Order: sequence, then structure tokens, then C-alpha cells
Amino acid sequence: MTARYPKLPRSFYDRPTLQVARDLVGKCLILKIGRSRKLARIVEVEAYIGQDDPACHAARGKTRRNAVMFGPPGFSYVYLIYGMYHCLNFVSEPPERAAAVLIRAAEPLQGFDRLIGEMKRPDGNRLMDGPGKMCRAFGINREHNGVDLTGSELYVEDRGLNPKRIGVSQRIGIRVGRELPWRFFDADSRAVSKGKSGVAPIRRSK
DNA sequence: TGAATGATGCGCT
DNA sequence: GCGCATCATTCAT
Repeated sequence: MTARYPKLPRSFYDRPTLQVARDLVGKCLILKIGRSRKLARIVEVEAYIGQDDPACHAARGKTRRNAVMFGPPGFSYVYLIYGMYHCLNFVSEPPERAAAVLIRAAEPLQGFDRLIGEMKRPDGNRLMDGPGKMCRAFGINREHNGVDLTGSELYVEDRGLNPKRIGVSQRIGIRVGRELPWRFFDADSRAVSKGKSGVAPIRRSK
């Protein structure tokens, strides 16, 4: 079976982070697991942008944990939070500007039937409505840190599932940099984590 | 339906 | 030690 949909190239990630974040809404995240694959439509993201953003892990300089953010765009940045959850990010912009997009929620498209069936109250929209839950459903952990998104293990495809409307709001769960409206989500998806109305939704520009 | 809270590991001061 | 880009559960309204 040949690829029918274009994989996002490095040039996609090598752009201003707010554009990358916005354009990721509606794209499809794919993780290859052996001979099968898991596939989900991204419906919510947040931008974390370099030194000027106090909420960004890169704001206080390079460390072992955040090192990948200081590298080239188009790589994954995965870290452990609250001792038990993982968060998946895509590195954006050139190395001089350590930035990334946090993938916060997704709609299951393929490979999640079993997990949905195991839910107390089976509902695909609730399986990955948060960054920790999404990583758990995909099985993403720190072994997926620093993966090249132009490779064949973990990548993103454009399947033409663009959102009709993109909502914008403040970012969730942070204590600093709260005022910045750097969260983007599919305003018509029921799989976003919370604040489904947010700031007034705006129309997609492209 | 919403607020409060505990779980749990690790990076950083 | 403290705080964290979270979540499930409990308890109150």
C-alpha cells in the first residue's frame, strides 16, 4: 500500500510557531507500532515559544530535558509531567529560537477500537481529550523523545480534514504566561479538552 | 456541574 | 524540597 496522503515535510515545522500550531489543527498524527499503526486527527494544540515565553520549558536555557527544542525543527519533544503523564510536542522554528507545539487532543481514526471499548463509558471523543490521555492512548513515552517527524515511525499527514472554524484561547494549566492566546482548537470538535468556546472562534485563513 | 484533592517521578534551585 | 504544559475521583451544591 502506497502513501496516499502527503507527510508534513520539515519545512512545515520550520516556520513561526503560531502558524505551525494553527496549521496542525485538523492534521493526522500517525504512530507506527510493528506492522500496525495508530492514527488520530489533531484537534487541539498550544504554542510554547522560546525565551520570551515564561511558560516555555526553553525559557531558562538549555538542559538535558529540553535539549531537543534547541535543535532543528520537525522533531518530537516528549517529557514526563506530574510523575505519570507524558506530553507530546513538535519542535518548530530554527535552533536559535527554541520553540514547540504541544499536541493536546485528538479524535481517534484508526487503531483505537479496543481502547475505546475498554472505556467505562465508550466514547471516542473522550479517549484523547487531553495531552496526558492522548499520549497514554498512543503509548507515547520518553522513548519517543527526539524522533524525526520526517521519518516513518512518528509523523503527521495532511488528509484534508481541515476544521471549519479554529478557536483561540489562553493556554491551559500554566501559571505564568497565562495571558497569551496561544491555544488553538477545532471549534466544532467534541474531542477538545475543555473551554470549548474559548475566545470567539475565528475563521481559518488558508 | 463544579471545586478540591491525591497520585507520582523528576528536573531544577 | 518544590513545583509541574495532568487526570480521575471524591465531595459539595
